[in-house]
Amino acid sequence: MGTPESDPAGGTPRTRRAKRPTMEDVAARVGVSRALVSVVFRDAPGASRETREKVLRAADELGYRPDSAARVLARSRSRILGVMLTVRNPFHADLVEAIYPEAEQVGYDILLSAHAPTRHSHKAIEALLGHRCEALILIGPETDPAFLTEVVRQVPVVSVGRRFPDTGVETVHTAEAKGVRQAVDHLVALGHRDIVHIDGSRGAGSAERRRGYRKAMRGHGLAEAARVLPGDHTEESGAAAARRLLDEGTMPTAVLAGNDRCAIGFLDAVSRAGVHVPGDVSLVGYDDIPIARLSHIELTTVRQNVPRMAALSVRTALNRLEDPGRAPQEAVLTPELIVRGTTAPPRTRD
Amino acid sequence: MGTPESDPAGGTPRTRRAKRPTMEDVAARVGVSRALVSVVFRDAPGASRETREKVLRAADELGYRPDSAARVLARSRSRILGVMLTVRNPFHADLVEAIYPEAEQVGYDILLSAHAPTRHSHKAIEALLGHRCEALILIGPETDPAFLTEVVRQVPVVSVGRRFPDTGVETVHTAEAKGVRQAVDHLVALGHRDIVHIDGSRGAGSAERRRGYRKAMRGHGLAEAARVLPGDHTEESGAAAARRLLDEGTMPTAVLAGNDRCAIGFLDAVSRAGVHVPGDVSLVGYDDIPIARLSHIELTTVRQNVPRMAALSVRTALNRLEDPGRAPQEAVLTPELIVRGTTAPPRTRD
DNA sequence: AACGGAAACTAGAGCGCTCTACTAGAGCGC
DNA sequence: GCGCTCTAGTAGAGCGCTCTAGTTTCCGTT
Repeated sequence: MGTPESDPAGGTPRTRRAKRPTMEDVAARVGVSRALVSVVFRDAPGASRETREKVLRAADELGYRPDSAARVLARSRSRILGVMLTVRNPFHADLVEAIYPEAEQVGYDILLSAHAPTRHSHKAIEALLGHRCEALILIGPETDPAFLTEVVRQVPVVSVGRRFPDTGVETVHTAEAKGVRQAVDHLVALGHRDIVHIDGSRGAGSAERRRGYRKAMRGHGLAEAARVLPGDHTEESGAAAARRLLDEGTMPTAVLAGNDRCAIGFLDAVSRAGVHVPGDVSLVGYDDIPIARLSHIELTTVRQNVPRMAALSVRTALNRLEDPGRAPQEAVLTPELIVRGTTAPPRTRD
Repeated sequence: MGTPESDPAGGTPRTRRAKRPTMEDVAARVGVSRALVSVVFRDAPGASRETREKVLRAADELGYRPDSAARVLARSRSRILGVMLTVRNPFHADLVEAIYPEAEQVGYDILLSAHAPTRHSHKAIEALLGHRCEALILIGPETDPAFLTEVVRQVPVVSVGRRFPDTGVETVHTAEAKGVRQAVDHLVALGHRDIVHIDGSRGAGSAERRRGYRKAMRGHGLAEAARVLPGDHTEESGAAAARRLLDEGTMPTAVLAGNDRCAIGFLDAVSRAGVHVPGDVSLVGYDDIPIARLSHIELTTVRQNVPRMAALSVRTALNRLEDPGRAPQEAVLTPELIVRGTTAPPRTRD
C-alpha cells in the first residue's frame, strides 16, 4: 500500500503536481481533529500553546496553506473588501498602496479588479461581487449611476473622488474648491492676475475644480480674467493647451492645470518651446502624484491627503457594514497646497 | 410565516441587506433542480433552449449571481490565473490590460495582486496561491529565486521580463540585446559616435540591455566610446544623469536610456536647461509606454510587443498546466525600434 | 405496440473550510 | 465526595456550487 506520509513530498516527482494538502492532512499528521487545526489557523481561543506549535510545524512541513475559497464559503462574512481601480492611473496606484495596510489592520483582505479600456467597470464590479466582497471601494469610478444604485442594494459602495448623489453610494473626496482656492490665492499673492484653468472635463473632481476656480477668481475681483481651456486628465491635454496658448499668443502668466498629469504635459510642451517655468509662466497642478516631486519637475500642486483617503474609505465601508441603516456618508478632506518650484511672481512687462 | 417569495425583494427594506440568492432560489422559482440551473450557468449541454431562458430570466429577477468561492471550491480546477504586478508601473498596467482579454478567451478569470512598497511580493504571491490560482503570471518580479523555487513546486509560474534560471520558472521576455542593437545602429547610422547608456541597475532586463549596449558599440568599433552611467528605471535617475552630464560638461551626442521613464526624466531635465532634443542631443528610450507616444514627447524608443507578451504569458501558463512534465520554456520576443522625434543627426561641430 | 436511444432533467456526494454544540477532564471550594 | 467552572478538544452540519451516475420523457422505428 505504501505509507500515506511519503505521498505529498514525493508523489510522481515532476510529472504530476502533488494535490495540495488540506486541513485534514495537517490534522492527521498531528493526530488531532480538523476543527482544532481550524482553531489554530484562525487564531481562535481553544488550543494549547503546545498544540498550536505542533499544528503550525506540521502545516509547514506539509506546505499547507488555507484555501481562501473554502474559507470564504464556510464563513458567513468573507472579510474581503473589493477595490476597483484604473490600472493606468498613478493616483489610483497611490491609493491602492495605502489601502492595503489599512485593510489588513482591520482584518480584511483586498481583492483588486481593474477597470481598463479593455474591461468595462461593470465587469470589474461584477467580478468583485461574485467573489463575495463585503463592500466595494471604487476609485474614481466612471460608472453609470443607475448601475451603482443596483449594486448598493447588495453591498456597501464607497466612491473615492467622485460623488454619486442620491444613489446610496458613500463618498470620500477632497474639498476641491478649497484646494483650487489655495492655488489661486497663492498665485494672486505672487502678483498674477491672468490665470488660466485647464479643465478636466469628466475626470473625477473636475467639475468642482472648475467651479472653485471661477469662484476664487471672482473672490479676487478677477471674474473678467477667468479663462477655462478645454482639456482632460491626461498629459496630452496639457500639451495641447500649451500649444494652443503658444499659437494664439495668449499665454497667461499662470496656469492652473486640471491635475498633475495635465500639468506635466503642459510643462513639457512649453519647456520644449523655450518658454520657461516659472520664469515666463507659473504652473500649478493637482493631486501631488509621485512624479510631481521629482527634482526636475518640482511641481507646485494641490496635495490630496492619500493616506487619509485610504483610511477613510476603509472606515466608511466598515461603518456602513456595521450599521446598514445609516444614511450614506460623505467624507470631505482638506487638500494642501504644496509650493515647489513651478510658481513665481510674474515677469514684469515693461 | 409570509410567502417565501416576498422575502428577497422586500425583506427589512434598508436596514438589513437581503441575503444573496443562491442557485437553490433560482431553481425553486423556475421549478427545476439546482443541478439544471448549474448547467445553464455553466453553459453546459443538457438544458433545452426554453429552460435556459426561463432560468436566466428568473435569475435576473432575483438578482442572482454565481458565487465564485463556491464555484472554485466545487470545481477541481479553479480556472483562475493569478497576476502579480507593481501597481505603479505603467508598463505593468499595459500588460495587465492586455492579459484580461487573453485570459477571457481561454475561459480563465484573472486575479490581481499588487506588489508595492507596503506589500512584499511574497505576500502578494501567497494571496494568489491561497485563492487557488492554477498558475501565476508575475510581471517583472523582484522576488527571491529561492522562494520562487518553492512556489513552482505547487503551481506553474511565468515570469514576464525577468529570467530565473534553474528555478523552473517559465519566462516571457524581450530580446533586449536585439532592441538595444537596433537603437545603437540607428544612432550610428545618423552619425553618432558618442553614445551614452544610462543603466537600469536591477530593473527587469537591464543587465541584458547593458551587455547589449556594450556589444553593439563594439560591433561598430566604438568600444572605447562606450560609457555607462549609473541609474535605474525611474524618471529621477534620468534627470540625475542629465544633471551630471550637464555639470561635467560631458554631454554626448546621443543617450540610450534604461527605459522610457528614465528617458523622460532625462528629456525633461535637459529641456529645462535649454538643451534641445534632438538638436543638441538625441535620445532613445525603451518600452514604448503610452506617454512616449504623446505629441510633446515623441520619444524614439524600443517597443516591447505587449500584446504578444500578454498572449504568450497566458499560453505558456496553460501549456505547462496541460503538460506539467515539460521543461520550463523561455519565450523571447523581438522588439521593434520606433523612430519618433527625439533622434536626429548630431549637430556638426565646427 | 413495443423498443431503442438521445435529450432533458434529477439525486446526492463531495470540495475544504467554519462554527455551534457538545464531551472529557482538570482544578477547586466546601 | 459533590457540584462547579474552565480549558482543550471533537463531532458534524452546513456554506453554494459542480459533476457523476442515474432516471424520465419523448421521439422515430420496425
